[in-house]
Amino acid sequence: MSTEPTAPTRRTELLGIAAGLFAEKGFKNTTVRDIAEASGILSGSLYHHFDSKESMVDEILSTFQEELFAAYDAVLASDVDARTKIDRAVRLSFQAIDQHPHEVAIFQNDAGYLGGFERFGYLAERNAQSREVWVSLLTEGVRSGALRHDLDIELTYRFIRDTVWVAVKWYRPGGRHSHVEIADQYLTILLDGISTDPQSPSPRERP
Amino acid sequence: MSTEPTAPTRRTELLGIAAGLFAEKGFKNTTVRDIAEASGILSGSLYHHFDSKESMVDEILSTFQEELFAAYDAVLASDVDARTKIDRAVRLSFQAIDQHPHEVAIFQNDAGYLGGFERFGYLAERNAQSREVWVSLLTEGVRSGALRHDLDIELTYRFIRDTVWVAVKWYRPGGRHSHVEIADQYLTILLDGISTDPQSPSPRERP
DNA sequence: GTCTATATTTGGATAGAC
DNA sequence: GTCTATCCAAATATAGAC
Repeated sequence: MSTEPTAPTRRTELLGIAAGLFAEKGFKNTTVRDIAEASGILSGSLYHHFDSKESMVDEILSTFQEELFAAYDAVLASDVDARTKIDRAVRLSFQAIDQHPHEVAIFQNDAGYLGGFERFGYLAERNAQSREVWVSLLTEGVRSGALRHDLDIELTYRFIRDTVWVAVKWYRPGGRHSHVEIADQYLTILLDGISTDPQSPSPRERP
Repeated sequence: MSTEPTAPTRRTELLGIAAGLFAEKGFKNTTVRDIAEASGILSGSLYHHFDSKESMVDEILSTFQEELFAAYDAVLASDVDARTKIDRAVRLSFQAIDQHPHEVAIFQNDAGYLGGFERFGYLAERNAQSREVWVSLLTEGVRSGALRHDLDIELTYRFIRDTVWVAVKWYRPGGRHSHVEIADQYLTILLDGISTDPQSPSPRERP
């Protein structure tokens, strides 16, 4: 009994190809014929593996999210201070973009539309779960004094969530910057800002 | 000869309805029948006003972008320091989200797909233009000493661009926060960060 | 597991009456 | 400016042979 990455089955191989197309062109703009052609087979053959186009995205997204949220849970449960947890959660996210760019892109672009169907109700649940993770991290950060006391937690959560994931729009694995470098830069901006000068009327605390 | 806002023609009224649907569900997920129904007419009647569904988004996007970039140009040309220009450009963007949420959403969600067609080549041009605006502002900011000298300009540009526009996903005109408040919060985070503590190994300059 | 052939549905678009 | 009626293309999905 081993947990090593097994050789990709035909099924997972096809899912990977579909994910690439969904990510690139969007779910609705990708036809089953596109997927079949990219896989070197005909559209009818796809239905030997999957019920429908919908069930393909479904499997792509749910598999990815399971993995992702397990990782967040591990960060939340870890025994380090709030700032370190935030650091890790951010790095984890950029790492996810690096390792699963297609899945992240599909979620970013199509979750809004797909979420409208019962079948994809779990997308909204996962969204709520993500909010809980970040709000609790930020709240802990403010309480412990690591973060500015005047932060609007809700607003800051949205900024972080969106600004991290939106990087999937331009980040390319193997490109000029590694995901670690990007996380470094992002954390620097997020924590310290881009300015040399502290704001004149800033209510910033320095002990 | 007046430039006052004229009463909406039937044409602009229909475009507004279409924009709302495109923004909410995506261009491809919105059918001509959807637009017609929301307008209280039948699908065939739409073709009295427009050539095609494509020409509808085209008009929505190009009209908006013309207005937006005129505003950016005004900021660029204004006679103030770099930091103030950046401040104004950011505020301008949040204001655009406030005043044209549908147009911004459509651009965010569908520009990637639409940009693949010749007809929408101007989307890529506008993107390049936007990059020039921000890169020149940031470069000026670093040179003048207002911004940290170790900034990766290209990366910072992408962060700002994406993080500003992505707000359209959750911002609701007339909601809990005004676009001005959101711009305030965002600029504080962008310029000064969310941390109380300056980073230990941060190469931050303070004269 | 893939192909051939085809059923079925959906959606963009048109023509002409009112 | 809208409706009725309809065409046509595209796309999802199915059935059975190989």
